[in-house]
Amino acid sequence: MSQKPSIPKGTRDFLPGALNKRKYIFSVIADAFQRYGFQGIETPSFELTSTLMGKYGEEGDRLIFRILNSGEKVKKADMEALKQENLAAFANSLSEKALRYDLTVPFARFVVQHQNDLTFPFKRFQIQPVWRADRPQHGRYQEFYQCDGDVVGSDSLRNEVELIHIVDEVLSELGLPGFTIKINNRKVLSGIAELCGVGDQIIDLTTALDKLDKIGEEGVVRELRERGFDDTVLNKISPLFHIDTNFPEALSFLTSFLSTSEIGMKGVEELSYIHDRMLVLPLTKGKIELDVTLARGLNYYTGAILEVKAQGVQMGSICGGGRYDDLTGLFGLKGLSGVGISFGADRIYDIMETLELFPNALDSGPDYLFLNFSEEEADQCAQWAQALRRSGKVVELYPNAVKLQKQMKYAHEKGAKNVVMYGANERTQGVVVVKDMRSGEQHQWEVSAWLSSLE
RNA sequence: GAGGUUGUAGCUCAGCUGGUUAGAGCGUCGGAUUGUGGUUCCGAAGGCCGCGGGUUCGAACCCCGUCUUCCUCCCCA
Repeated sequence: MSQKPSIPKGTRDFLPGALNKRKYIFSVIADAFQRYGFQGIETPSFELTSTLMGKYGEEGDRLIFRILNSGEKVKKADMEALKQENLAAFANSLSEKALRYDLTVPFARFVVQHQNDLTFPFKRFQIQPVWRADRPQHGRYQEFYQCDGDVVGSDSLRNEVELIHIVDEVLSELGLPGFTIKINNRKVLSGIAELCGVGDQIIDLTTALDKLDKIGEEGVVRELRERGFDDTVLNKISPLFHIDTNFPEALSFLTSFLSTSEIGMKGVEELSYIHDRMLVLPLTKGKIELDVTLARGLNYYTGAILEVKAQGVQMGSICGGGRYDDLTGLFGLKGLSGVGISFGADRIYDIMETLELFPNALDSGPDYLFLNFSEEEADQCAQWAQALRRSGKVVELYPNAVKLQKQMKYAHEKGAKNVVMYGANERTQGVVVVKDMRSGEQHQWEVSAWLSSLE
């Protein structure tokens, strides 16, 4: 008796049609990175647990898939820790490896490990799956692909500008009707926290602020109070609730708002620099906004923070990124600045599917399908098929000499453009019959005339 | 991790206050049509009613547990 097959929650199978579309997205992204001189790399799907743990904050650690020790290694289980209810230590003693949670931390490890083999600034892109033990939801999976591009070893803001242009090129080429690239700067957030006199609670302050567009001003105020911020702080930041996202206006507001904060002004300068470059080289389709409430990846971002949202669809961010000054420091290599972005291919896919943006050509079938009448004619067809493949055509020969109705149905469902018939009748006359599946018309050709018409 | 929700044929779903043999559409397969796809007609196969336990004379239906689905929160792509 067979049980119903299934796959773990938050994972997906990809049918041929869907896979074609996914590969199309990946290739557009990879091509764009390559045009800018980024080089592809790959890293293992699992890393040492110690490489990953502690890099994503407490929440992140909980979402890392761990790989259970096997064989003799199960003896390493720390039963003492279990008795003392030290679950974290117990868990660590059971697992030495874990599935990668993102591509950035493994990349930092990669850069430190191979620093002598790399030329800096090093520009790499990486398209691989990552795993998170998250609760699946709309547009959220436990296994999904990230498409990351990073530049390490250069603190020039031109890298930020370049990444913004790559995002713009990719999303424009994929045909998204509109998208907003939101940009902020960790230094601006630090300046705000400094002004409020709560520099050490910057994460509490800014992650509450980050929810402004979702829960509104009242919600943010309520949440800030719950987190213990008093009226002085609330009064200080209240002007931030109404900042125009228009870049020049937001900049001039921040210039006066943060004038007494040295670090804040540094952030404003950086944003201003990026904005000026955008005037020199404008975006194709993307709209750029300065959003001071944007506060993502604060565990490691130190400068620019980027997030991209598609317009006209209900969907979380489709790209995210930023600058991290000391990520490789965690692995012992100090003073190497990096900046990167990550495309959320799965979400981009969902949006393109919803808006029907995929090119029709992606799921077209073979150019020619030879029907199979008998072993003898099939041998002849196989030779013609091979010749056609050598000239770049996609060609199939139906494997069995079953009734034509079945073969025609196969051709139809496979999306074959042409069906070639060569049976006993054709063989005795020295002809082939070629049917155009779209129009339904079919023509009889002298074999030699047909072959030369294909050249 | 917290709260809610869902599960019946390959897919989408009916199934009454618990009552005999659980239905439909689509799809699949066969035939009408032994050399021609999409349409049409006829026929057939396909179900431990998510899984485990409980209540009951009797459970797809009620209760508990578990897994799964989707949603909100947390967090994130």
